[in-house]
Amino acid sequence: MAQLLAETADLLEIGAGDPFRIRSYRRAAEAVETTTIQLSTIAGDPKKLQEIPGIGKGMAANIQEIERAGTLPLREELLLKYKPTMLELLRLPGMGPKTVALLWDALQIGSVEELEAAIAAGRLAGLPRFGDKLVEKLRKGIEDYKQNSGRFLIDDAEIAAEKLIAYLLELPGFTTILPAGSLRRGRDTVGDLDILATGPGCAEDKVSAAVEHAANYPPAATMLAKGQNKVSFRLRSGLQVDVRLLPEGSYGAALQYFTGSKMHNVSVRQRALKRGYTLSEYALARVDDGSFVAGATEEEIYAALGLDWIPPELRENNGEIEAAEAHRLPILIEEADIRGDVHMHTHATDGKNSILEMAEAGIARGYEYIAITDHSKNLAMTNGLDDKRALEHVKRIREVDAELEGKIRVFPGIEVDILGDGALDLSDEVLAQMDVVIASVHTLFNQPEQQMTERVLRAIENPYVRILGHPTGRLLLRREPFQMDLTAVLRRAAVLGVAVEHNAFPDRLDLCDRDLRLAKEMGCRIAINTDSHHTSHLTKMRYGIRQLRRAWLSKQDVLNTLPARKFLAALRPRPT
DNA sequence: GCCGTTTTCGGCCCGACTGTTTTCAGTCG
Repeated sequence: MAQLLAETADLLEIGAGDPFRIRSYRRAAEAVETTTIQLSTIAGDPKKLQEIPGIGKGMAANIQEIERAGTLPLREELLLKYKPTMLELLRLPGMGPKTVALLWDALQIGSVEELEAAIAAGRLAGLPRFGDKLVEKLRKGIEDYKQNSGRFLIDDAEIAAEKLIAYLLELPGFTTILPAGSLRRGRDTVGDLDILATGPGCAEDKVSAAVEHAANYPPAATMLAKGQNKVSFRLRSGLQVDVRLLPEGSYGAALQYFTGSKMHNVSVRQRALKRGYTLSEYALARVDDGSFVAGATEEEIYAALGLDWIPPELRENNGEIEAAEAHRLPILIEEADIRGDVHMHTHATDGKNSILEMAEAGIARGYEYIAITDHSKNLAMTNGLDDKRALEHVKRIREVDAELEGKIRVFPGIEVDILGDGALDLSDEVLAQMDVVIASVHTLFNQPEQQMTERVLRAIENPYVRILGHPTGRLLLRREPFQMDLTAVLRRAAVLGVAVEHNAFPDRLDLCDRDLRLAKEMGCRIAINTDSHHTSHLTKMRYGIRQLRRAWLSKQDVLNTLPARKFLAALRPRPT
């Protein structure tokens, strides 16, 4: 529902519709996405629908129509005028609704493929605003887009996996059901979903009932294959799902095989051969007589090969096999190690909840502390705080902190913007009142490399800056490659004692295990934060933790595993 | 298209930056 509303907003924007009407559709999409109310249960009641902020008379009717017909008349109407593939064009960096409309009007370009061809043929020359730089930017954007299209963000895949597993478990007879593949390895994106199930109900004489059950999964949109012990289908989102039902004796071998990665498996199999074994998805067996050695669990397979069990996140053939042999695998950080989340927003700026609500969400997660770090004034769109409002906000945060004494600590903080000359947009006097000052690179993303590096380096020289915000990775979609001399910045941050933030939002993860390893090498202290704009966003921490695990990080490498008092003491000391 | 109210319609988050211009449109957060 949210997607249909958001797409309608995009199409209206390409058609240069009323910007306020467009915003209404965006707001409604957001409201539908974040509401905790099960919309299908109140879809028949327009009054109830209109109680949701952002949903009025018109949107209530739209929601009812989507619920009834699965689509939206306005969207259908717009799609007669514009092609659905134009929505993909909007995902390219530097591409907005005006440019999409221009390409369509002038050259009938309505898809990424058509744009690619037009660039190759030099057909864009002469179009207003299309100089060499913009064309090159789009060319690179297309290259990037093609690498990631057809893949799904890990959180979407995980939610789909959890729902499917809950459904499968309704049939008795399963003992273990796990996702394998890149989801289990904690990659940023997954191509398809591999679900592996076992238990007495998967034994040879009983498996057909389990196959039927899996094939009857209601959200399955297209059935692709139904075999003896495997069911494949595609969900409405386009995500392909393979469910494999395995006898208990070979479950570990299958899990190992389907978890991958390919390179890891090649190495493990070579190692098996050297020892006179052969490893397949069914079992580890002797080469000479084919007799069974191991297969029920991954642990027994790795052990038979002289290896400690290797966490899936490390299975990339990056030295994990050698480390497992030497019993030197790191003890990876876990979600339970995190004691605080020190980057979040409230409705003072662009967050959706109050200070108290965010704090209560922190308590519910068992945190010992959080920091409220709303935006500063430069981010005008979010109603960012100026000096005066920032001080008032600090006062309110301290009041909530006092109110919740004994339950959680609430630190006052700010996510402060770096201006064009490397200065910060709030005064030092105000920053001095904050426990957590995050200087964020988020508005510098589109700048030339050297300029961006200089600005960030200058910004962290400000003695009140304690955390550098968002320097690792980059947004997965609609984002140019990261343009900053990260090595230079991390080296300076380490010297200054400025902690480096890793952002735990799933759509912001890409290549950041590489960046995180670099940060560790440089001696940086790392904090992992969700940048939550809603109480529900606090759960996103799990995806960031996976990222840290992929970078081989332990609890000791991460700052916010410390208890509250030690955490503050571990931050860069403030000038007295 | 939503909201709040003045109950009938006006207001709705805005500033920096880039690449193209030669004064600004478009994108971004």
